[in-house]
Amino acid sequence: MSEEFTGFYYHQPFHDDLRRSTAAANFPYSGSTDQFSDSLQMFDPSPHLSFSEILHGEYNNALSDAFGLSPSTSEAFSFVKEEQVPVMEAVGGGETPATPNSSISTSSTEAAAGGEDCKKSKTEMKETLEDAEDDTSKKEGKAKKKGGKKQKQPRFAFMTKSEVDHLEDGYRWRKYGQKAVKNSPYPRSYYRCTTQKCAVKKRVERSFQDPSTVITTYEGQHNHHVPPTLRGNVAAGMFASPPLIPFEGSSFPQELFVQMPQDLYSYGGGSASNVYDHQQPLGTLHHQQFHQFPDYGLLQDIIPPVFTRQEP
DNA sequence: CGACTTTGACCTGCGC
DNA sequence: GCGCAGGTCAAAGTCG
Ligand SMILES: [Zn+2]
Repeated sequence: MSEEFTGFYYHQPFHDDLRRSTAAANFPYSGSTDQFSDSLQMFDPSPHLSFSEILHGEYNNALSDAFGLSPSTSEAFSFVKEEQVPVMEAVGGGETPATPNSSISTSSTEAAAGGEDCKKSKTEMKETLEDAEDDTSKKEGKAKKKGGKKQKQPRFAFMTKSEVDHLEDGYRWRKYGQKAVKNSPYPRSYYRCTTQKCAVKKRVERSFQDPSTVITTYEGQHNHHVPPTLRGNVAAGMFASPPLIPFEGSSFPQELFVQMPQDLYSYGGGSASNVYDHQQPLGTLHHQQFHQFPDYGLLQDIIPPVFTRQEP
């Protein structure tokens, strides 16, 4: 289960201490807590990068360019704690009032989710940059044949404190499966973007020790705009995230921390650029010693202070 | 009636 | 090779 690499999106609009404690409290995942503390301490908050951007793959560019990470092999993990506080209708609007608002967050590692059972030391997986080719052989029939290599797309994990599973993120999803998760009393649901031509998938599950926390993992990037019906509804652009601080842990190749202040949620609209188009070569991979991000200057350079992206 | 959820079967990778 | 666990399919059911 443990994946190759997990990035963390650290969302903590409040205080440092809180952030730290929250993280600790929220991460019972035994085993890899060591590097966690370290990472957290060195975490350095920064500017903003819209959530939309991330979802649209902008983050890929940023990451890759800035840290030389491979979009195909990296996974971002963020923790967004949405409290049921009657905050402004930042996200409320719409059909599902269930969508929470305020957020606090923490980082987490899905890789260490093993916990107590048979958590064997994960062997460091070798990251091979897979080609951008999306030879998606449609598995129409039942007997799926030759799948060859499983195409693993970049994944973004978000931990959201919410009572409801169905978090609105601006897109339409169709549930296509549900499975029980080992070591967890809560099931995991599988969703797929209903828009045809869009193969984005989403995985939702509750934290095994924090029933109020929902872990949403996005896979792939949307190549279309947000459905008008849901436009300006929720998270379409409510999150913003700053730069990332790459970090090398004991077990993990690297970890990224990002802060996503939801204060400035501005709808970025749908930037449906083909991320697949700009598949940047990670030539800087061997130079991953930028622990201390100079500033978001770099990112800023790559991406406007605040998602200023627009559709061509 | 269309869009979506439910649910068990099925497929596949991986460890033993 | 077998069994487990994660992931997916698709038929049937539900909802608006
Ligand atoms: Zn989509």
